Amino acid sequence: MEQQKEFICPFEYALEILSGKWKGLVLFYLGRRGTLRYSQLRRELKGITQKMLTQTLRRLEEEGLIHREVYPVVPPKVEYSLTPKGQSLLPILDALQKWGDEQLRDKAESDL
Amino acid sequence: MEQQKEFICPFEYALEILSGKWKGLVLFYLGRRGTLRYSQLRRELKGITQKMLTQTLRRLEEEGLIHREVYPVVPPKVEYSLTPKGQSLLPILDALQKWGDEQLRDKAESDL
DNA sequence: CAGTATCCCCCCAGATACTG
DNA sequence: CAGTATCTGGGGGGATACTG
Repeated sequence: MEQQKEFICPFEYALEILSGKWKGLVLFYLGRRGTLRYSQLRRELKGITQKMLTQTLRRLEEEGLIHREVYPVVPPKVEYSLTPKGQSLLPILDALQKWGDEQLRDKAESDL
Repeated sequence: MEQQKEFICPFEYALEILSGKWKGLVLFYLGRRGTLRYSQLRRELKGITQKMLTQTLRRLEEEGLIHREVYPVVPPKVEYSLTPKGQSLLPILDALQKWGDEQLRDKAESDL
């Protein structure tokens, strides 16, 4: 069990959730596509290694943002989905995506 | 001049903006307090070193999120403020802060 | 299919000292 | 006051190989 840091500042806590190269993206894709299997996530997140995907999923699970459902079948099947806590972040992630989109558009225009 | 990465995904771009330990916090404080001097930011962001503060400010400036105003006086006076682009991020930062606050409350309750 | 297990590099971040 | 300059480590992140 990883020991959880104690956060006093709610904003720092929120930033910590999205920190790292992949956590935000995993949440984003799970939000848009709903439940996804490990291999589906790996295809979606182009360029991610197995190690990073597993590590990212484990951390998000520890923080209660995603749910991991293991089906005892052969071959193995594991599905990931957002918890209510994870879903409560979705509006913010969408807002971030929109904001990024606008900025990239503006930048593209000014590059003409 | 740092060379800018080319971003295709707007969400990745947005995440990059907030990446690192301090960038989000600097934006957050500048948003809440308005224009701040270097030394004021240093007091506000408890625990930040001069090196990290300067580095963080430079990167935010390069990305067009903050404005740096230098007054040619002795002793030196430098003020930082959000650009329109930086201000457009404020609602999202506030939302993140609210979200973090709710999560920490829930956690505190469940710890009883 | 869904992961572990290693090895390794880079650079973020901190500590400390110095300066116009 | 508002910064540089330098050194250092820790871990984030990648590549590769292996497994129940």
